[in-house]
Amino acid sequence: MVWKFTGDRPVYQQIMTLVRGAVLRGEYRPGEKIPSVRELATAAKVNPNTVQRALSELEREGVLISCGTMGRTITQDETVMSQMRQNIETELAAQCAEQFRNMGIDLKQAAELLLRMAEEE
Amino acid sequence: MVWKFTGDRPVYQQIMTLVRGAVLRGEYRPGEKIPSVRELATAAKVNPNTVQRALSELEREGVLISCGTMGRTITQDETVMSQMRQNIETELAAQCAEQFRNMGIDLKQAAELLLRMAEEE
Amino acid sequence: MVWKFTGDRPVYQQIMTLVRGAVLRGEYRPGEKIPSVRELATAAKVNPNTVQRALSELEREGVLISCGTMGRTITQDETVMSQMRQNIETELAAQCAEQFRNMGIDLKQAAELLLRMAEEE
Amino acid sequence: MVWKFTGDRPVYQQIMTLVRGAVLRGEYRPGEKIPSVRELATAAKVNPNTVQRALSELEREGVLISCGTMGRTITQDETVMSQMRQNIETELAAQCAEQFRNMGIDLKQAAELLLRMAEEE
DNA sequence: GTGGTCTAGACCACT
DNA sequence: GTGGTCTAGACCACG
Repeated sequence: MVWKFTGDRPVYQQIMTLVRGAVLRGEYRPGEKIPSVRELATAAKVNPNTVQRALSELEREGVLISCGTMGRTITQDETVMSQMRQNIETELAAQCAEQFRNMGIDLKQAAELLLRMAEEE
Repeated sequence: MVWKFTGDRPVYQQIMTLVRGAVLRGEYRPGEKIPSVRELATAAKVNPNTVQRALSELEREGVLISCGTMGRTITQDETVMSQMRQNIETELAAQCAEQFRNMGIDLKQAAELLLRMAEEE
Repeated sequence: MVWKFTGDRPVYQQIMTLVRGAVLRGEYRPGEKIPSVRELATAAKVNPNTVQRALSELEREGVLISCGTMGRTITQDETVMSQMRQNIETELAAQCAEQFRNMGIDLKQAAELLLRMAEEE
Repeated sequence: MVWKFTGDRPVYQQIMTLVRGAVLRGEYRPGEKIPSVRELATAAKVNPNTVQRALSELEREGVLISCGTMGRTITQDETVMSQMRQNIETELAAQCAEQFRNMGIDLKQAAELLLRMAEEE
């Protein structure tokens, strides 16, 4: 996991994105325990409160499950997971689409570019 | 044109991107005069020197042509234009691809998402 | 019996309330012996002196009868019992009434809510 | 508005309850602006961050509407308001019911006590 | 050791 | 002046 932040969005939101990514990539698996607030804060060189807020929000979303004093685990609820995956897909796609449009690039052409990159791998 | 900057990259580079976008979108047309450094600086609420640097770099790339004391115009050189277009395409595609991969999303699926968005328009 | 205390009132008063509740619910019956100060203190994870004070006060009220070295029993005096019952009823009702009023809820409506809950049981 | 807190629940939750109460009592009216975070914090002798959290949560519930840098107002959405009113009614009723039951008092009798208090007013 | 809450004080963007 | 975010450091309850 790469901990690097930009100044254009709240850090706690960027942490949320990073964690969601780790889950979707399968780096953190459903039912698995994630590192403690303090560990993450140390790794990210960020105040524990900031991590705390990020994880609380993810809990509210149902992505993380609080085990009280036993830490937090990734949800095993398939509904929540696919919901999140879908949200992120559309959100990301919309972001990219806007960037392409801003550069006057047709979305069909953009899609082809991505396909070509997919084949090159 | 929307002038808004984030703190994670030098402002002059962000201005370059904005101008390139305006050219590619056809907002600025080949051979056309672009606003003066001062006008742009005022509009962007930025120090004129910053705009100056951005435009100089674009000149070096051949995108802008200096007309001495008569301001700057967009190049009419097709080679330069298509070069820039291609650079931006691949750069943007690479960026998006990385984001999708970070979220564990297959590039082929990402391409489909963009296609779907293209059709919805 | 659930032993849990809040920080907003003296613990000995909270113990008194708990004991009174146990009597009124019929958990402790008139004439019956109640557990020793030490037993209660252990169960409640509280200093024996605190329990001692609570029980002394209840003795003063006539709810508990000291049997000297033989422990304490619940009073069999019907007058005392009904007196206590009535005190608690009005006190509790007043407390609830204030809360409802604080939330802008009419007492008649509140009474109906309680009735509905009574029927649901 | 009386600002007094007990140690048995988070202060920010108690603030939420107080604000909700003020709304339901009609002390704050729909569409009306509420005092700023800093004003409330001063009045309640509490850290601004604590008030901030309470108001943010109420915003999330839809009770408060953020007007950006123009402060916050009470929602005018009837649905949200009646929803909140109902939640509080049932919650409060449940709390009272438990207390009465703990004291071995029948809920029907409790309802009568409240009715009597209603008539006395 | 865990999460959760609170305080104190700072900085930012917006208008 | 407003809300929003972040840091630093402290305390608590729970096992």
